[in-house]
Amino acid sequence: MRLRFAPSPTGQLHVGNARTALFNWLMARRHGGTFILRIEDTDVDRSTRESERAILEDLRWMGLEWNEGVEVGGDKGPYRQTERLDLYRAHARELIDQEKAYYCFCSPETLEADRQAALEAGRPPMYPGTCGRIPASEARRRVEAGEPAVIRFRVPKAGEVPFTDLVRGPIWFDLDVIGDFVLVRSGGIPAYNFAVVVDDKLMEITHVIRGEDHISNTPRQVLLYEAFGWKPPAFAHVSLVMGPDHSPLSKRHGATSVAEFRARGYLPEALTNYLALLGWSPGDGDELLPLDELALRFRLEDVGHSAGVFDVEKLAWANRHYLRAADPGRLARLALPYMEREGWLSEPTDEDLAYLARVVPLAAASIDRLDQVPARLRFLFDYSAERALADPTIRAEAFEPGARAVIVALADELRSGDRLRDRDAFRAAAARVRERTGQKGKALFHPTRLALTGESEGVELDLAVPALEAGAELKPDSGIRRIPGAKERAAAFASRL
RNA sequence: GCCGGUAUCGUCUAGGGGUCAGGACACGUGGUUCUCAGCCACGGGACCGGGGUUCGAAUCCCCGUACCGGUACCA
Repeated sequence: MRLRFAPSPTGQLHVGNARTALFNWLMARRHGGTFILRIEDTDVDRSTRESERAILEDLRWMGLEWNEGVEVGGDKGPYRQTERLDLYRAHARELIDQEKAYYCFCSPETLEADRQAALEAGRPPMYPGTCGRIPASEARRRVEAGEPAVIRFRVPKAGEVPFTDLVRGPIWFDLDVIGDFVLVRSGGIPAYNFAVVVDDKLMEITHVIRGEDHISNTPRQVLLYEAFGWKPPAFAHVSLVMGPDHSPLSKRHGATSVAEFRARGYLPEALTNYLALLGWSPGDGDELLPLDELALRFRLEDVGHSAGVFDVEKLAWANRHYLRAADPGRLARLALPYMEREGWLSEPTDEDLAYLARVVPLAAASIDRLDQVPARLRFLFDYSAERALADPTIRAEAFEPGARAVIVALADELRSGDRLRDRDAFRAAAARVRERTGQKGKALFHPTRLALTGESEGVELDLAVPALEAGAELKPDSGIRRIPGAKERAAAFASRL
């Protein structure tokens, strides 16, 4: 079984295309097949190497490695269409020689006029076949004389083209709605329908899984397979991805590309998991399935027929799940850029990284995305009693007599004691404050939170306090901005009451 | 216009001639004796419309409607 993903390098990898790539990859994985990456860059005006590079990077980030194709090679290459021009030329010649295709000299203006006329007459607009009646010898003369021409396929005049779609079942198209379409453009660059057929055949693709926008291209391609005497691959068309308003997902809906989701701090396993669930279901209730588990269960028959609305909330849910399951060291590494952006650290030492690996998971337990790490960890790296008390709400809470007593007692308690290095030490200190003030529960902990973190909500104090104490003990060569300890914080806060 | 595809809670879906139409995300309420998140419990919420076939239709058939795609020298 050989499958391929064949993006056009004309922009970022869209989540809809990423999903198509994923389905191809899963299918190959499931059946021990080969996954091939081909670049369809025949739109030379819009294709760029930069886009190609970005798409490859996104695919790798998602974990969708390919066995054959661009950058990895293989014996069915080259894998970039603009490097296969001679192949298309030879195959076009073959069809010309058999008069299954012909040169067309019609000007774009004539074509457009015909199209309009057909539209107004209520007929399907399609090429009338004018140049198909030019004798081959004359056509050849004109081409050799340098007259610009495209090569068109001579579509049989009557009948129908049936094909079986692996997700939708049998589909038919009447031939009388298909005009003689262009195989090779006047510049010698092949048109999509021709290039795909030649490539899929030569690369021995057995299953074509692609977006449903290609469903009406399929009969044209089947016709070409027949003209060459080739057996068509199996086709499977998956539905498109929509925005919340049920229109095609676009920038105005927010993030649409894999790169954007990565930049916001979604984990690749969350994206692939979510994308697989969009239009596919394992049947039982299981939904949280990492990539290899998906590969074990994926079946084309279980792919839905209808378009799916991209739901960021559900993606976030999956991301939260994987964020909590992720390795601490990996989390720290991934969160680094967001914290560097805040100016909290630079050139971290090994000790710093170990500290971050301890602290980032605390944040990861309650956020949707990695770009929310700074907000969650600000209490560590950017504590300021003065700024906290400038907030009217916090100020009011801190000045409430009971709260104020707690904070003053806390500062006093911490002045002479040891660092609160673990949960028990913190709880013991809190218990002593409780005894001195008679405050307990919320009345005890909330003021404590205010004084020690400068915030009214955040990480559990049991964890936050030991974390900040550990931060205060980082060595002088640390790349992390200095973190004040609990004693210091309580004193600073209390002195302003 | 023509051709093709699609239609179950707001969203993703399971199911499919007789079911209390199930699950997940989101939402609401309560609990978890600091907060947010999480977790637990409970709750509201769907078979596009109209005909037909049938004892019985969400399920099968027909006709509509809506949405999506195509109708390119773009893929």
